Amino acid sequence: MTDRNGSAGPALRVRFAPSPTGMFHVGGARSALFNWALAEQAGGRFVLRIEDTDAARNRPEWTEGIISALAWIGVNGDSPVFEGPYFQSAYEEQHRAAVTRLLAAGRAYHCTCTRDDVKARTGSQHQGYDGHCRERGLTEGAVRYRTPDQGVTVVDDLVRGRVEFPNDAIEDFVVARGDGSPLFVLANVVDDIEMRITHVVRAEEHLSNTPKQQLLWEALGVAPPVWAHIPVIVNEKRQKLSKRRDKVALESYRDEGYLPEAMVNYLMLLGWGPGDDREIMPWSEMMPLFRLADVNPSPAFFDEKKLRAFNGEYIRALPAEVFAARCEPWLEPDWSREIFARVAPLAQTRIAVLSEIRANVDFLFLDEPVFDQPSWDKAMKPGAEAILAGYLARLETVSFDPESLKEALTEVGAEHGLKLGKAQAPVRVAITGRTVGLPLFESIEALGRERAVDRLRAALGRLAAAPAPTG
RNA sequence: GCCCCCAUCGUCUAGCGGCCUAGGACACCGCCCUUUCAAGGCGGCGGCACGGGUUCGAAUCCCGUUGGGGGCACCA
Repeated sequence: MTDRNGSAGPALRVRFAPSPTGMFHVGGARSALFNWALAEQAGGRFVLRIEDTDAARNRPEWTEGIISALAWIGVNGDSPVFEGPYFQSAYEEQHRAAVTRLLAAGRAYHCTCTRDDVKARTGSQHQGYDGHCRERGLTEGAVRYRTPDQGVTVVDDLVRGRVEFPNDAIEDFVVARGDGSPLFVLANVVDDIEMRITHVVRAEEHLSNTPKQQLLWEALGVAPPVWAHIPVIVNEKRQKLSKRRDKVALESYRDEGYLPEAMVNYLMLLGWGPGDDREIMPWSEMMPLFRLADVNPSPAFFDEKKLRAFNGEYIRALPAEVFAARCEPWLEPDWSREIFARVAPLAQTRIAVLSEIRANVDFLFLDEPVFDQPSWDKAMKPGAEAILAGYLARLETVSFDPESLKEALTEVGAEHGLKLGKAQAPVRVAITGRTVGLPLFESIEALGRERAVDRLRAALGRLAAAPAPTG
């Protein structure tokens, strides 16, 4: 019996096989998550294999980046489900042995043709290899796998169903270079066999390679794994997310203050849904619900707006103390944590990513607020001076609590025919430097009487130096 | 050029032949609440790409068209 994931039970082994050639990609993160869900729910294993065989493009720090990014989204060695990391470069001996076996069995042959040779014979660079060296009995050169000339290779894919590839369209592909070093298509298969992988769940871009790999599995005498090709993630122009033009690094989202739980939740929803009308759902509930057969085969757009909305939801759901603690990386060491803790709950409903915390609270800790010029111009209209002066006078004696502070401003506003909504604008800018922000009176309270008074004076001074344009 | 995949609101999706006058979420637009901004509440806008079949009945099945996308290295 197999279930809807094509699993035969507890022996399920999936793998995630990134190559360390750059920042860790959100698409990779989603693939990892899908695999992780499968492994966890089946009590199987998630094998991390670093495909580091392209020495020219690999850098050790990228490997570290992959491991820490995976850990950030909860995929790490703390779980018994996790296995590895293994490094593909450590398996070269097995790869070479496989090439030798293929050669010995007559499933592969040596070839000395160059690209140009093939092109010259076929007249096209898109024709593929023409089989020129098939029967030449060469003993050196690159090694090509002898693909069937007729019939079709059928890939059974859990997401896409039955996919047929005409064999005459599958060229005799190279499995090892002229110097004997194995190529990805071969190494990948040998490693999967070696690591007893039962399910290969990866991005759709690998679908075209799959018939070749399946042929290799069979030639090596092993039944192919269950295949599942999940859709690629695309940008607003519906192209595959690219490291060059799109914001794809998981690290950059982490550094902006996206919560891993929100990222995980959002990523899982790209190409899959729990089936009911719920979207915000913790991993613990989502994981057991995940089914490969339910994965939507069409590409999904990575919508940062929606991610932000999710992140906001997760931020708001945090207990106040936890929220304050999570903001820590975005605060300066010398900012008073006591004062911050008082205003943090006010900021919690106002930010969607943690990095935004700074602009909400910095005025409390700086000698003078960072004045946003447009805000200043907008708030310091004629009449602002009178409000500022009037409120300044009261600030020196008023009882220093939000309610009293509010009453005082309401009265000052009334004296000048302004409602509180209008009257608070110049005061807010004088105090915080901005036109929008945390509730004003709580902010003033947290600032303290002395500093609040200083700020109103300073603002009045600025106004005197550069009066608001009349009219 | 060749091979392959895909196609429900702008976006992510629910739907797997009748429960659909197509549901939810994000975005957007109103209203309420309100010291700004958020948050919250209420409401609105908006979609089965097109054409043929199959069927008593199709968003759901089949074929075609169109439109997107992915892959075609002695890279991974």
